[in-house]
Amino acid sequence: MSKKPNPARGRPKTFDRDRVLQTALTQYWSKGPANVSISDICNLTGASKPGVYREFGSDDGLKKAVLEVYHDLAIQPVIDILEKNQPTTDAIDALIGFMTQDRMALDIPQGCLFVMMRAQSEHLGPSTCDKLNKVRHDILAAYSAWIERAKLRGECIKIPTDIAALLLDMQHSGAMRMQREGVSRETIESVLRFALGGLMFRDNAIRP
Amino acid sequence: MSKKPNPARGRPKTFDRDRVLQTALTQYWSKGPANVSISDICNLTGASKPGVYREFGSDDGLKKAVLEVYHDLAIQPVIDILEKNQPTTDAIDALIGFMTQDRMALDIPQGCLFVMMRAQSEHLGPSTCDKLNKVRHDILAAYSAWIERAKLRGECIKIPTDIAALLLDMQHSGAMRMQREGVSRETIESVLRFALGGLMFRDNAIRP
DNA sequence: GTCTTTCCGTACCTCTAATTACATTAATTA
DNA sequence: TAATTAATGTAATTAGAGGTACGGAAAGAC
Repeated sequence: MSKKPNPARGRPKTFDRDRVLQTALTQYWSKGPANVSISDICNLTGASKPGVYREFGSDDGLKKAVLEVYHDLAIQPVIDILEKNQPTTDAIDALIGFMTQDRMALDIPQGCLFVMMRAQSEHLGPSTCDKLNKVRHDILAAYSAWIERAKLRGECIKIPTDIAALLLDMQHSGAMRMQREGVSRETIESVLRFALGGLMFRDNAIRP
Repeated sequence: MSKKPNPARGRPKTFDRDRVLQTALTQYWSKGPANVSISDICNLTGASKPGVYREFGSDDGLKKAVLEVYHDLAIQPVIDILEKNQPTTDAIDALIGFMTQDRMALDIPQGCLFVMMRAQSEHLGPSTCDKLNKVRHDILAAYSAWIERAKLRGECIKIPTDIAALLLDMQHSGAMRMQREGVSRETIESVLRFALGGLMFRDNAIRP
C-alpha cells in the first residue's frame, strides 16, 4: 500500500487527470452530462481516448469522478453553511446568497450539475447513480440536522424534519432549474425568500 | 382548405397515428424522452420508420406532437383547477390531489413528461422546445391569474404575482421529480401541504 | 547497448440512432 | 383492363457514440 510519488521506472506519465476532470466538469455542467461525449473531452484536452479509459475505466467512471469533484466544489459549501452554527435567518441568507451568486460574473456555468444528473439519472451508469444517491443522502442529512437545531432554538415552524429536508431540497433544485432556464438572479432570490422564509415563524407576513 | 375525410383515392391509409402517439407518450413518460428511439416506438406499434417520418417529419416533430397530447392530458387539468372559481384552500386541495394521485393504481407513469422535457431541453429539437416554452408560459399565466383572484379575495399573502407563479411552478416540478425518485405519495403530499400552505394566511402555524 | 517496465496514442471495432431511396401495393377512375 | 393516385415497408445510408487491439515510445536497470 501507499502511493508511488516517483516510481521512477518506465515511461513517465503525461496524462493530465486534473485537466480532463476540470474540462469534463465544465462541459457537463454547462451543456448537460448527456450532451458531452468522451471524444469531445478528448478534443478539448488533447488527451487520447484510451488514456481516458485507462484512467477512469468508462464513461460511467468519468462521470462519477466528475461528480466527486463537483461535490467538493458546489455541494460541500452548502453543507458547510448548514453545519455552521448560526441563527436560522443568517443561514437562510447564506444559502440564498450561495444559490444566487452571479454565475456569469464568476464565470461559472448556470444551474447545478447534481440537479441535472438527477434529472437524467436514467442514462447514467450505475456507479454515477450510486454516487448520486450518496450525495443526495448526505444533503438530506445535512438539511435534517440543520432543521433539528433550528427547532431546538425555537426558530422553526412545526414541521416533520424529513418533510422539511425534502422541502429544502426541492427549493434548491427548483432554484437551480430556474437559473438554467434564464430566470433573473433577483427573481430567483425573491422566490427563495418566500419559499424558505415560510419555514421560520414569520414576522414578515404582513396582512395588507 | 378542409380535411379529406374520405379522399377515396389511392391506397388507403393504414398508419395508426393515435397508436403511435399513445405509445410514444407512454414510453417517453415512463422512460424519459431521451431514452426512447423511433425504432423502439416502431417495434412497439408495428409501424414502419418511414411511416413515422411521413407522419411527423422528424424525431422533433414526434416529440412535439406527443407534448401536445400530454398537454391535453395532464397540463390542462391543472389549468382547469386554477380557472375554476373556488376558495383558495379548495383549489390547493385539488392541486395537491391531482399531483399526488396514486399513479401506480391508475396505471399512469410516475412524474411529469413536461417537467422531464424541461430538464432535458438541451437535446430536444427546436419545435419541441418552442412548444415547451409555450406550455410553460400558459401555466405561469394560469398561476398568475389564480393568484390575482386569490389576492382580490384577500386569501393570499402579500407576494408579487410573478414570484408566486414561479414558486408554484417550482413546487409542481419538485413534486413531480420526487415522484419519479420514488418518494411516497404521503410524503409528497405533506411537503406540498407546507409548500403551498405558505401562500395563504396561516392559521395552521401553531407555535409549540 | 539491450532489457524491462510503464505509459502512450493511432486506427480500428461495434452498436445504435436518425433519416431516406426506392420499389411495391392497393385503392379509384377511365 | 390499364392508368392514376396515394399510400406502404425493406433495406440501405450516415453519423456519432462507447470502447479496445496493438504496436510503439520513454524511462530506469543491467
